[in-house]
Amino acid sequence: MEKTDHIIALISNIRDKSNKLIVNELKKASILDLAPSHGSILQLLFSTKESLSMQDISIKINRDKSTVTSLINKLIKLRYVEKVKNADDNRVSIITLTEKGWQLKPIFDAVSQKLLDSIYRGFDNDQKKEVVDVLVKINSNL
Amino acid sequence: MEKTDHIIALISNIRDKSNKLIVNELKKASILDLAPSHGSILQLLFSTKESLSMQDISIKINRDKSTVTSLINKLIKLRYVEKVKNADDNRVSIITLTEKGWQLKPIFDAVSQKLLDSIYRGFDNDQKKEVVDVLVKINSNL
DNA sequence: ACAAAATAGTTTGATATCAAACTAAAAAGG
DNA sequence: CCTTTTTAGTTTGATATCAAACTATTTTGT
Repeated sequence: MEKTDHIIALISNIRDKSNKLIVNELKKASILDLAPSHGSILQLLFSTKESLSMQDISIKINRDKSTVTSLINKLIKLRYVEKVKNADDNRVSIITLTEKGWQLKPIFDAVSQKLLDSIYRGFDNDQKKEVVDVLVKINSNL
Repeated sequence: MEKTDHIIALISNIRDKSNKLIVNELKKASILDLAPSHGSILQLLFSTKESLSMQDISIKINRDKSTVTSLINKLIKLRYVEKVKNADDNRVSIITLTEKGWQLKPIFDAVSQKLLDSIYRGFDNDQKKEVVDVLVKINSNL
């Protein structure tokens, strides 16, 4: 390659293609009404022992709190999660997975694995570490 | 670093922060009604000698043709571009910059430069090439 | 030469997203 | 205590985005 100015376009394209792969794989698993951001929330819930508030989720998935409200509303409507008020502080809502939500875990694990396999095709472990390190650096530069 | 599984989140964050930086810099230049995608179109037009159809733009900026219709409609309303039908093939529309559109070039050039300076802070030329190469590889893996 | 297929672009409808204004509850501070 | 400020979350309004259906041209195949 010659120029290095199209890095933003590259990153944008990678993100778009990753999201399309996720949506596509979910479709294959007959999950038609969830977007990648819903997946981010679910995987956060799968992997977090402590209880998570709306704000926790907002910070962790890097989305505005009002966006999280609407994402969670959808997950509630689909009965994947539940929302209960924190007794100690009534401003805070705690989000928990339902049984139906937990059933999605293997599907999302498989989708994640498929995406990582695609992205890292032809990379050994050191190369993976290198690319993540450099992306961490860019991320902290911004 | 430990894990390399959060690469998608990293890429997503970098994209979001880049877009925020762009919107912010445009705001400083009193440009309040353009999103990064409008900037992609304008910069494509700045840098392309040949005439560009709606489809050309759709392919180059990697957005659905219907998205391009609405992005171009906004640019037309703001008088930054014009749309004329191709005489040889009446299905095709050709998009050209107006005088007012060309006036945005220095602003967008400066914004791009600022973004690249941020992203690449602490990188030498070889490191820039390396990261672009690896992103190109990931992009083609998807 | 004409019917069928392909192509370029628009319209329509749905949704994720953000920012700003708002509501309600808790904390701070005099 | 009681007022002020901060904090958590929702509502509202705007917009970029996509996919699917549609319209209008051009191309193709027989």
